[in-house]
Order: sequence, then structure tokens, then C-alpha cells
Amino acid sequence: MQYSAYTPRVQETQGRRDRKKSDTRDALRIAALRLALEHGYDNVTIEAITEAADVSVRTFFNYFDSKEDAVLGLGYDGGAGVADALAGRPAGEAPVVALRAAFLEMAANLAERQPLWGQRMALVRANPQLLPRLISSFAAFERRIAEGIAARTGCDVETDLYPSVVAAAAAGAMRVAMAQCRFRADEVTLTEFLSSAFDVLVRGLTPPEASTKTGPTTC
Amino acid sequence: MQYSAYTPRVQETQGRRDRKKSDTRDALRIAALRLALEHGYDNVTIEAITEAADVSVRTFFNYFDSKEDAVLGLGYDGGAGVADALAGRPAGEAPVVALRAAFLEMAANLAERQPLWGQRMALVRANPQLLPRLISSFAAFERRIAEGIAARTGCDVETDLYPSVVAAAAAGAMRVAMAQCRFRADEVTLTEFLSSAFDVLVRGLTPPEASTKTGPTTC
DNA sequence: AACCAGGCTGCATTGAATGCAGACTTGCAT
DNA sequence: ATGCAAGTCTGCATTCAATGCAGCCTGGTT
Repeated sequence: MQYSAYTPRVQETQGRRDRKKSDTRDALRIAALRLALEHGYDNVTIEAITEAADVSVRTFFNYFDSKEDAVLGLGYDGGAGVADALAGRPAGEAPVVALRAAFLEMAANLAERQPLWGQRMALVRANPQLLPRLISSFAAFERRIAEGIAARTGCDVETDLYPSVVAAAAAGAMRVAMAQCRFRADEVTLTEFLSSAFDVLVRGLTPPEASTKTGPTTC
Repeated sequence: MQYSAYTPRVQETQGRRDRKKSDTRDALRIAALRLALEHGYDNVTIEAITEAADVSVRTFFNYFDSKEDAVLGLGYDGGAGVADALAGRPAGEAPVVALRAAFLEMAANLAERQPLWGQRMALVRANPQLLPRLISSFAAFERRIAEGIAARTGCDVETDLYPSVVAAAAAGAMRVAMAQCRFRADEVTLTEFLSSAFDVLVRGLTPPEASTKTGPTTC
């Protein structure tokens, strides 16, 4: 057979091996997510996932450390988007303002960067047991943000508390926005919630109205 | 045997059954923590824990949902201390200032309320696999803080983002302080780290020095 | 004393997760 | 093309966490 003259696919940068690996990983992630959404997280065995992806059970564990990692699609960037966006903000901008802009930028690109994001959120809503792992996956995310803040303020991530505290607050704001988003509306409004949540940080955590008065305020 | 005339122990409010239950729970928690510290978390089977506590394996699962819950001592208050302390602060105080005071108060009482706290921190440091579960256990904690803030500002926890965002920021500050504490010193200095972390929040998340200047600052 | 609810236990089962060793595929150099 | 080396996939065996069930026993009640 003389197929050799053709270039069957655009080769990009990877070899066949890496391409297959990537395919297998995607197949497992997608199958895991789909099955978990259809039948419920604990009603799906790893065996079922591997059969859907047409690999052996043992292979599954070559790609993911646990079933949770597979359905949540973990083991990846972990907020590289926000970190890049943060690096792109002007140096003079106040840290929190820069963070706000970076997060909103990320939210805008979310759909294309993470096409499965909506489904994952739905899955977590339906299976709260997944929440711990999801939340803890934000740790790496927070770390990257802290590094970005440190670079921008000249602090040391290891010894100064400032970058880590700001990063934790920002990550918390995002988490809250996502939670609200889960209970209220669809993906489209994440930007709005995110914006509102960051307003609180930008305002310096002061109450919504009449911050100088003494009595409790209505929001 | 005529023990009936005596009152062998101060009875308080519980009957023998509840007392035994409490004892068993404590025995399991303590045994789990001790064994995990001695041999490493994954080198300790639930069977070993139950043998040390002298109950059956099946009984273990009547008290805890998982091995992690046992070693981390979960299934309890979840920040009742901070919530109470927060409720005790004057109403006119700014939310963040009140939170700061409440957290420091809790830290001061930590030793007596949670005598095993230091050991648990050491365990988590030695076994980072426990971190996810520990972090996620803060969720209930955060919720209570959010409710306290909501009550104090007249917001609604469900619909307003403010209480949740502030609670997330505060919980994050505590988490960061604990992490720093883990890597640097012993329990005694948690108060200091906590104080520094909350300074960042009280300051409105502005950088450590020269917040009005434009260039990056040294901390 | 007798009854009953609730806790403890053993047994069996499922399924996640890991180590190991052999077979196969891929990439590369000859 | 051919052979080699590295990396992958796979089956098998094993350990152990976790759950359901059914029976026994203990503590509290009348």
C-alpha cells in the first residue's frame, strides 16, 4: 500500500505516541464525565469507564490517580489562565484590581478553554461528595495566584503572608461566585457573580452600604 | 455486688449508654491519630485502629464515615467557637475587625478546646494526602461565619454575596496562617500569624507598604 | 421482671487502588 | 529495512476501605 506519500493528518508538534496518549486521556475523561452524569457518580464503576473508552482498568490508573480525578478532569494547568492574565495587567494597578480584571478575563475565555466546565459543575451539584476534591484542587490555583501577586508587589511567597492572603481571598471570591452560580443560573452569568464578589474585595471588605455608620445595614 | 449505693462518677446529664458511646468515639479518634503519627497514615489499617480501641471493624463505621474523618476528628462543631465569639462582639464593630477579634479569641482558647490540634497539624504535615479533606471541612466553618456576618450586617446569606465573600476571606486568612505556622514554628505562634494575616484583611487587601505609590513595593 | 430500642458484632460483598511481570508499540539510530 | 531501547498497555493477584444485612447483647423503661 502506498499511503506513504500522503500526510494523513496535520502533525503539529507531537508524535504519534503523545497523540494517542492524549486521545486516551480525553476518552477516559469524557467517558467518565458522561457516565457519571447519566447514572450518578457512585453508580459508575471504573470498569464501566474503561469499557466505554476501550482500555483496560489498569490503564485507567496510568492516567488518573483516582476516579474523582477523572471525572473532575484534574491533573492539569490549575489556573494558568488567571496567572497569565494577571501577568498581563499593568504593574501600577492595585493587586486586587488586577486580580479582578484577570478573573473576569478568565471567565470570558472559560467556554473555549474548558468546554466541559458546565457539565462538571452540574455533576458536582448532583454529587456533593465530589466537592472536597474540587475545592482542594484550588490549592495549586491559589499558589499560582500568590506567586503572581508576590512578583507584582516584590513580596516573598514563602515568608510574607500578604500574597497568600490576597490569593486566598480571591480564590474564595471565585468559589463563592461559582457556588451562587450553581444554585441560581446558567454559565453565562458567572461573570456577573464574579464581578459582584470582587467588588467586595476591591471595596476593602466593607459592608455593602453605609460603611461608616454604626448600626447594621440592609443590603 | 452492692455498688448501687455509690455514684461511681459524676453523672452529668448523660446515661451510661451515651457515656460509653462518647468513650468509644474518643478511643477511636485517639487511637487513629496516635497510630497514624507513629506509622504513617496509609500504613495504619482500620483493623489496627479498632484493635487498639478494642471494638470491631464494623463498629468503626458506626462512628466515622471514613478513616480520614477519624484521624482528623471531624463530624463536630466546625467553628462553633469562632461563631460564638463573633456573636459576642459589639454590633457597631466593622465586620472584619470583629472577625479578627473572634479568630484571635478562638486561637487563644484552642489549646483547651482542641488538645489534639497540634498532633493533627503534625499529622497533616507528614501526610499531605489528608489536606483535601481537612480543607473541605472548613466549608461548614465558613458557612457559620457567613451566617454570623449576615446577622450582623442584615444581609441574606443565600442571596447576598457579601457575607460569603468575607467569610471565605477570613477562613482563607486562617488557612494561610495555619500553613505558615506549619512550616515555621510551633503552636504558640499561631496567634501571631493569625494577627498578621488579618491585618491584611483589615487594611482592605492593600499591599504592605506605600499603597498609594505606583511601583512595586518591598515588603 | 420483662420488654424494647439502639448499639455492637461477624459475615459477605463490592469496588477502588497498587505492584508486578510480560507483551506490544513507538521512536530512533544504524 | 533492521534492531534496540524506552515507554505503554494489559492481566493477574492482592490489599483494604466501605456498605448492607441479620443476629446478639446491653442499657433504659415500665
